[in-house]
Amino acid sequence: MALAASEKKKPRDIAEIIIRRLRDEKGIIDRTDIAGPGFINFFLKDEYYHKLLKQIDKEGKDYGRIDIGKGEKVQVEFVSANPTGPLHVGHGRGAAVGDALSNLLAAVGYDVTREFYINDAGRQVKLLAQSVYSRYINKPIPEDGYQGAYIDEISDSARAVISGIKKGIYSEPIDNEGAATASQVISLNFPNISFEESEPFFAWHSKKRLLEEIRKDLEDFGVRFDNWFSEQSLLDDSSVKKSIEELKKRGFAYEKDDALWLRSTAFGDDKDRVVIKKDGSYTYLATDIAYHRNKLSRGFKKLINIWGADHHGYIPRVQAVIQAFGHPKDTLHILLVQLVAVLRHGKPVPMSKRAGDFVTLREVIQEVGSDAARFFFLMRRSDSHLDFDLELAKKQSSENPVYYVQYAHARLCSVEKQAEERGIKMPVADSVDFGLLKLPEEKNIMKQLALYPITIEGSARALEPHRITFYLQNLAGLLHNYYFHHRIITDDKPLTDARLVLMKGVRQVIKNALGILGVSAPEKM
RNA sequence: GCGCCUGUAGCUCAGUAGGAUAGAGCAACAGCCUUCUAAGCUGUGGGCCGGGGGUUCAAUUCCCUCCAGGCGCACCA
Repeated sequence: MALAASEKKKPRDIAEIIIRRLRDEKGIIDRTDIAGPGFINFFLKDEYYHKLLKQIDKEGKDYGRIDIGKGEKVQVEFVSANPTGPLHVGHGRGAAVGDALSNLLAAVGYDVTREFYINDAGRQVKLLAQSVYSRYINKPIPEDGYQGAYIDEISDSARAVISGIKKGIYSEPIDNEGAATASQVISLNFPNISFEESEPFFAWHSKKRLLEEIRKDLEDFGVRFDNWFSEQSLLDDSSVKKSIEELKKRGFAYEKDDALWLRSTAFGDDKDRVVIKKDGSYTYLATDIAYHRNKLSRGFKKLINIWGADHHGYIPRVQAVIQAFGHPKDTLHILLVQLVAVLRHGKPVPMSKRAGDFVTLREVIQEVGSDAARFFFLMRRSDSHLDFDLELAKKQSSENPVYYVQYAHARLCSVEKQAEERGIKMPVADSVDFGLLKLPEEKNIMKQLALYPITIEGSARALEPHRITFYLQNLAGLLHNYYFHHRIITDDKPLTDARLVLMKGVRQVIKNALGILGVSAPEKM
């Protein structure tokens, strides 16, 4: 149809020519026909699907793995929360998306590094320290400080650490930075101490506590990072300074009005951006310049940043940074994750970090479980709005799609167990007569299994892991339907064998796909 | 004011390198458990794909415009 205009022929005639010239080298096409305005339908031979079942059986957990990445190094940076409070549901969504995407890219042959950028420099950490300090000396938290029970907890633990250090029984392992802080603590006269004097201690302690908590939350959510990258380290090792020097050399940084600017307009940004302020301090962009330069220097061919959608205005300047360092714009992909609206009993839960009133990732994991939470976060395109109803996600019922899929897997495990108990061994795929699988339902299932690698590939290319949740729901639907209407274990041995291998394939694919999402595939429910 | 995202069934959302009769889940209604797990299955109803224009043989998909919602527009992070 696309050729009709240029070829000046009717679409149906062109279709006929294509079919006539078609060479089926692998001999997998059964027949073709021309439909509607000029579509060509290909019907594949049953043998194609039979081979597929053998392939799935043989490849097992590797079925669906392909190699479009060719071992290329990719970095996925996600969550990257300020260590100024516990992770909330929005971070959870970013974590689920980032982790699933990393799994996905690894499955298609990329060498993936997961990284958490710790925003541990600047004003936010100072505010955190100030908030904890205020609680420590029993004064009200400054208006723009952080509120919430966790501030009290950190303040209490600070108290314990101080007295521990004073008594010389500091039990926690102290890192280099902490050792310095410990000697500082001894020299200070707690609790009658000014914030200025004690800021290094409170900043260190608060940051440490929160990072531990963040790390634990993520681990309980099944997310592990290969690298935790500290923003502060870029200042400490003068990377920021060097990066800015390099930009100057390259002609993309200049001085104006006593400030230093990035010439981001050279790459399509609305205006140039300040890197060093009039007062000599750095903007957030300065560390980001150094950070992205660092990423590039580590040899990543592709960088993926997962950001909250509220940061979208920041995209052009970071893209500009990439280009200013001489790399193509599409080296960096920025995925926006819409913030999550949390509902409880259908009513929105107000979220404000400052007021300390927000639903944490931990609460969500505890309430609905890691599997349900991850699946929910991955059910929609990451840049679409997500309503997360805690009561709904908690329900262990059909309203909860994750159970629908997991149940399909558990059911099949149960069938295999049942077969085993009846003394039927799982047949060898090569010795099975798949020609016995004649039911339309069986054909549909085989087609869906054949679609799995394509789904993975498309999902990876588009950086859209949510497609896998849809695939899974479809496959589980076909399975449940088939299971209800037909028996797998029958008196007919050859048929039973064929069906067992088919079911094993379904189970394998469900397991593989859930694995990419980071959701468990239970054998019993 | 400028920019980005979103608008598809009652609800929550898939579907776009333009293509056949637009899909799923939930909710609603009516049914199905002596049989491998009923966290399941079957059936029914439900849509001017936000409005209007344009390009095209063909538009949910591309362009323009308007409306509605969200988010950005710092020498904050």
